[in-house]
Amino acid sequence: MASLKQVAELAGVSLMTVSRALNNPEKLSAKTYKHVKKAIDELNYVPNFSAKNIRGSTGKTIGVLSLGTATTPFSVEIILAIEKTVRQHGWHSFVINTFEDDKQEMEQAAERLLSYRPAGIIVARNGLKEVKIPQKLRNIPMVLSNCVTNDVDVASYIPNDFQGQFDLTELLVKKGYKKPLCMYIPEDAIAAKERKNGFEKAWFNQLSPQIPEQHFMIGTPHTYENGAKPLEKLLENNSKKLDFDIIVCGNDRIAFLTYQLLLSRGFRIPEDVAVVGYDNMVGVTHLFQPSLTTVQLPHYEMGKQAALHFIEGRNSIGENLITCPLIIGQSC
Amino acid sequence: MASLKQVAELAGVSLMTVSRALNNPEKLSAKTYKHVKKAIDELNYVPNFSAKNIRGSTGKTIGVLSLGTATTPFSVEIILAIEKTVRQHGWHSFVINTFEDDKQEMEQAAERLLSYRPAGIIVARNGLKEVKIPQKLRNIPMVLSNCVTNDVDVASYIPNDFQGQFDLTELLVKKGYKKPLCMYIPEDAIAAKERKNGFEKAWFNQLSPQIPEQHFMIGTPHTYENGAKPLEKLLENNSKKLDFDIIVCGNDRIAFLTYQLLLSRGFRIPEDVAVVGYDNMVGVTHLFQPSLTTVQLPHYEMGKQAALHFIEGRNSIGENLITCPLIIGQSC
DNA sequence: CTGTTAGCGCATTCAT
DNA sequence: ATGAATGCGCTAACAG
Repeated sequence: MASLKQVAELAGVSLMTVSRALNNPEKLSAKTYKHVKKAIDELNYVPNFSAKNIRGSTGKTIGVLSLGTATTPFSVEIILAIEKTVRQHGWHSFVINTFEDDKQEMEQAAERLLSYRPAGIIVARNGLKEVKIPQKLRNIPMVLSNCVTNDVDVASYIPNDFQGQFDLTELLVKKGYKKPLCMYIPEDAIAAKERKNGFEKAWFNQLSPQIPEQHFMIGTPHTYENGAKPLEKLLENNSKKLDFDIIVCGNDRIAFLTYQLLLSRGFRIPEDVAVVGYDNMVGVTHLFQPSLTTVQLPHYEMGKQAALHFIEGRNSIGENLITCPLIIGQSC
Repeated sequence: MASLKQVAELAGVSLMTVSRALNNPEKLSAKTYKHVKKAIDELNYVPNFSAKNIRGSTGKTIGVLSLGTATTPFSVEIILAIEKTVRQHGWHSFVINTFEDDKQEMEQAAERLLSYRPAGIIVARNGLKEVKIPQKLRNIPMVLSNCVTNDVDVASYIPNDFQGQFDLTELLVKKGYKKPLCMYIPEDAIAAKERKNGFEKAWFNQLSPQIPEQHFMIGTPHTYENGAKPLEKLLENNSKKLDFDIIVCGNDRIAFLTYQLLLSRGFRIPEDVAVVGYDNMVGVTHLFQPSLTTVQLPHYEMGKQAALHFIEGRNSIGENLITCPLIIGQSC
């Protein structure tokens, strides 16, 4: 690979002239620029990032600590958004993937992160959760994307789960549904509480008397393989007539299970019972038949805003709630 | 961030002693090592990657050009495997995500890749396909993961789709299925041909006479939203009795559409008709009810082998077929 | 407008 | 066993 020096030699000029041709072309006379440019193209010269970066770390590199991306790959969009955003502003980014439960891995990840001397670090997570920040990272400028922490005072960009569920529920009320069955995600999830509040706030506003007792239920944790179990039990008791007209699923995976369960028992969606989800999983949710009404987790926006936090030099601290847009389908 | 120099000053030794403490501790006396180590810990010193990399590029850094990851995020595993593998061997990697259809982006991606002066480049893709290699990258050592190319002579690590579909089909024959309905992925996909061959080879081996004419069909491209249309048409004509006992889906997304279609028409899986898929999409496939029998795309292994290609200094060229393991569920 | 000097953080080489 | 000198590719600061 060619270096500045080689380009300079080929062009018969000094190092600095080539450097300027690359970074401040306006400081060169038109003809020397043209001359140097020719040499650059001829040698296929590309600046050496490491060499640039070594000098006083210009502060245009962002390190990304990506946690648990493997288990739910729907959050790649966060990473993609970061990369695209920094690129647009002439910054750089690099990603370290790891898993939070492995403490040793976390330590190593922190070291690798620091070895790039980033101006700041974005900690991103596949699903909203509280994260522990490695000790070594606590002195570096940091911002959180799709996670929160108690270890340091930082800004975080997280989904507005309350608003998302609220908007969805308002739609349901407007459409005239009266008897909801809610299968929330596990209680310990941060999003669970917000969404539950969002639902109840929107629902009680209009329909406080009509809430059936069983409207509130909890799905099972982690893999969600048993996410529709509550529904299954209800169907066992009364397999013909449903005691609810709308099933509010804690996420699209629960909705996925719910669809199969309902369809296999001969219920039509939405004629016999409507279904809504949450997440809008890229690559999957658009395959629901009928198309699923759901709420989109703003992965892209969370990544973008986290990146802009550094690029624009924002100094804020605390939670920034990102709107979750409604995705309207045929399932309600 | 502390530098070698600062550590040296704190420890009252020269730069080199600190450098050796990090890279060749055995060359130091036990007591100076201990002394220096203390200073290193005290300052939370982490070596500067750029500074290391600047010197003659030791050749332990791999650049990854990841194509189209956003559209089907199931391939994160490739990236993860690469990162994990290089790390285990003391190498480094960095990833540039881009989209092949944007030619300008590809050029820029190539430049950014080169700016890190990698010892080699892995080109990875979300789905198996032929890729164009940017001109600037054609002189760098390269290996392909889940893609192939005609532009350069390189090694590629791709799924053995023939073997995968062959093994699956053998299982079906063994189980006694007689009348298959195949809904392949679009013909222009490389995998389509291999899988079709795999199916036919395994099926004709045993059951050549009994192949019904309609066993061969093609799904629709890209989003797969219409992937089960052929089945839908068949059901319109004859909605009561099925003329097939096993539906072979080109991938798990088609299988999901098929599930919904069958269940909504009152057919039971696998009692009335069995279903099998292909891909084993991480985070999704395990939610099928009943659990889906499918074939796993070896994303992790493709990434790992591509990384090892450089790490072990393999010199081979051409296609390396990675086994696709059978995932046996309750759907057949 | 262009060139020279110096130094970023580190490891290779050679000395002690 | 430890240190000093040198240079990797590049740019900020100064000189001309």
